[in-house]
Amino acid sequence: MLDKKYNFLDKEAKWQDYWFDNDIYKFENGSKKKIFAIDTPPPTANGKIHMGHLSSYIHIETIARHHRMKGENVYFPFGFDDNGLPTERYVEKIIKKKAYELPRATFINICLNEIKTLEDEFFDLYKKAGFSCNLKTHYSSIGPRAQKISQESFFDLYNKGYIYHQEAPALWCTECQTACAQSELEDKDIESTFNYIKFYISGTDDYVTVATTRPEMLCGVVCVFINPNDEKNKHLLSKKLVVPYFGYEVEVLADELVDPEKGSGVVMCCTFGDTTDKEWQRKHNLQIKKCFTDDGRMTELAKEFAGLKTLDAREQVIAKLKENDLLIKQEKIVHAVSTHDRCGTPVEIAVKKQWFIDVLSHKQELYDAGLKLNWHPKSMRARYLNWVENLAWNWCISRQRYFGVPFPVWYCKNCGKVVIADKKDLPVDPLTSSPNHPCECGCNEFVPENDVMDTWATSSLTPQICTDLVTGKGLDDTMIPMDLRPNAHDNIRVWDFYTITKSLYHFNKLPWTDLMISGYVTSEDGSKLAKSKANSQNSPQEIIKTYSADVTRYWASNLTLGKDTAFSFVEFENGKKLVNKLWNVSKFVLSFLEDYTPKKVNLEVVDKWILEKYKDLYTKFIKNLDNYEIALAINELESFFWNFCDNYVEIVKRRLYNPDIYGEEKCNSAKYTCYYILLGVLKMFSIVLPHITEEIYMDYYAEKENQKSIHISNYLDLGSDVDQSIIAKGDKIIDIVSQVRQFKSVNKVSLKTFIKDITISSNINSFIKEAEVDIKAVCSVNNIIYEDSQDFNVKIGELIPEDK
RNA sequence: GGAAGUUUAGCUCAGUUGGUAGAGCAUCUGCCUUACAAGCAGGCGGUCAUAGGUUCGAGUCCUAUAACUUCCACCA
Repeated sequence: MLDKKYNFLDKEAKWQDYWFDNDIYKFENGSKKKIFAIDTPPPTANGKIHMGHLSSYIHIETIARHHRMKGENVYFPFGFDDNGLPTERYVEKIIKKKAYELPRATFINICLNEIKTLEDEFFDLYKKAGFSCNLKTHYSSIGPRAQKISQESFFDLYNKGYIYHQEAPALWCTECQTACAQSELEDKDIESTFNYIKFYISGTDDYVTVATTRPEMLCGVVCVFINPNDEKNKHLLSKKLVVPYFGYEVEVLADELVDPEKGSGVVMCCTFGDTTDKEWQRKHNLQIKKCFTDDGRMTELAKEFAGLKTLDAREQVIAKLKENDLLIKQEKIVHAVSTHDRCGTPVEIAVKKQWFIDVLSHKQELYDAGLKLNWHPKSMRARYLNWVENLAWNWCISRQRYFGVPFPVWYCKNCGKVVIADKKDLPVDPLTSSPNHPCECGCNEFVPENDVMDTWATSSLTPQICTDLVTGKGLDDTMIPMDLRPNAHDNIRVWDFYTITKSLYHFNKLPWTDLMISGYVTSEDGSKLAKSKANSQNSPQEIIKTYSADVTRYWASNLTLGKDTAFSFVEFENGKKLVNKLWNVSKFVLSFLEDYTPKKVNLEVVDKWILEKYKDLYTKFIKNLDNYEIALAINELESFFWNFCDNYVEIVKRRLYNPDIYGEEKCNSAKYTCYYILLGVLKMFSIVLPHITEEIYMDYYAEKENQKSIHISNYLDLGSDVDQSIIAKGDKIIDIVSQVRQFKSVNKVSLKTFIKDITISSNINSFIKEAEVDIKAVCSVNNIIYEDSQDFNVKIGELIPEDK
């Protein structure tokens, strides 16, 4: 017997423990069932999770449950992306110290401790949200298994020639003091000043005007560019220009990239002020001048300004220019500047030896891979293709940081040759171990590689890391392609792109067949939810505690795939009503089925009608979910369910209450139908509302159906041969009932007020007559008169006053 | 500058292959109906952003325009 009221706080915790303790969602390794493998996004261990993350996970989770209910062997692994810069920054904020201020090992230990705390919190939240991933065997991207696979990946790609080690310009963050990748850039509008500066033509009193936002870089000018077709500046080509204040001379060169209309049409080029400078340096083989140190201070080149932070140097250089009458004018502008997404600092370009994965020479393959994948929604494919088309940098995978996977690399002290660890020895830490053989040159002394890998170098291997959790084979492709990669749209150019790259390079395979891309949840005013802004009121923990996991999941299931949606509590209210209704109708229906065992009987037409509608719904429901259309599937299920409650149950409850009046057979027909419709509906709802459906199922159905959880019981398939004519004719009966209700409502009387008679004109009178008992009962009509007619019409007779 | 998305009731959004505009919320009117007042029945409410085009017929297909959002490029 179900309780009078459903207490979600007790019940949800109870079932979460039950599922966990009984391994309900276990992946059946070795089973013959069709596998559905999900490349679950590992949350980053760098702060609080917010409703946006949660909604995205709920989508994944719902799809996982759907496939499990279809009888598939669902591989829904779980892990944390806890290595790398995000974690380091998080920890630096907590300990209020920079990583380099501590001994390397000490800092790493603090990181390990902090992620443990964070991960326990995540773990708890996932359990409370009713997630059906395998919480018992999760991976960690800093753990030894992931380290081994990352190093195996490095080893394989190095041997295949995809990875190279080179002194080359790389994007550099002076705040984090590490190289970073193109995908880590974020545009930010920054206020700046355009300075128009005099460059004197050598040996004359004439000057040309050069506009720059970065006058501090005057110390590192290598040449000046004009457009080859720029008539007004063409005469400069043979001349030399004097760099203002610093006084040295530079050549004037021509390049198509110069916009003659912008500023004065004359551009100063430094290595490296921005990406165009980098392009020019390579193309014209320009001298490399280093203006900045790694922490963003001026070098000796800047003479008296050496040691100053760039912004301070800028101010002082401008002052000197003014003093020497070299500054013509200044203009305030706002321009977009590339910043590091982890810290917001404008990135510089620095030349250092870095490890790169070559992506630029494989653009076409990477582009084609995007075409072969199934993107849900389809429009998200364009983002990927757009990104690949615009790639400008090879993927720099080395980071001058600490908390990451080390490169399995040493350098020979004598000849400088790169020595890679043996595959069988992986994972290794070059800082604490040495190669087990001397260098080819005979030298036995080595310098370890200090850098660690970019966090994406590991997380791009999640399909392989997940596969390894099952096979234990390390870098292995037995489960690849997986079926589904789910993530939000911000990760397309990062995680998706890198994962595709690695899978192609390692195995020449796509990592998965489908992608499901969720949108963002924005604040109620439309602004982006940020981890930093998460407050206790809208934290997932609080919301789940207030509204229940089921209702929170219901809210998320209503979000359209790929689309950003403003957070709103409205859907929470609807979810509460749905859960309440589910409870009440189950309580009611099951109260008639206590000692019932379903037996085939001659069905009444209204019962046939709802059963056909169920079959119709079922087909659509499966199809929508197979296409990741969760909201559509649930909406249709809901409207079926409310129809079931408000029309079907309302009609048959007279038969259920009064077998003595209507006969055992008619009563059994209703029981049979109620038994299966409720069972089928519970199973469909179970993918979104796993707790309440489990509570009802376990209370009544589990024993009869011989199952230990609704979640592994498979959907109820009553057949796909839908008889549309019964549905259409049955809908007419509902129409009659509805018209009678309207009549009573307009006349402001209670629905149980009796009516003397109604006259039905239709061409399906024989069908309607079969439901006469039900219609009379639900409408409180004493008599029904039939007239044959092609037009459907209902005429309602006199009301019988209640006091009679 | 390139690309994508959005624009439908007061609000939040559905609308699959073209065939009489849908839901929830809000609002209004009623109803204690042997599960549910956290309920039920019903009413009001829309030139489907704008302008053209294809079609017997367009919210849906085509073209242009506008507004908003996002991604990318630019960053001298």
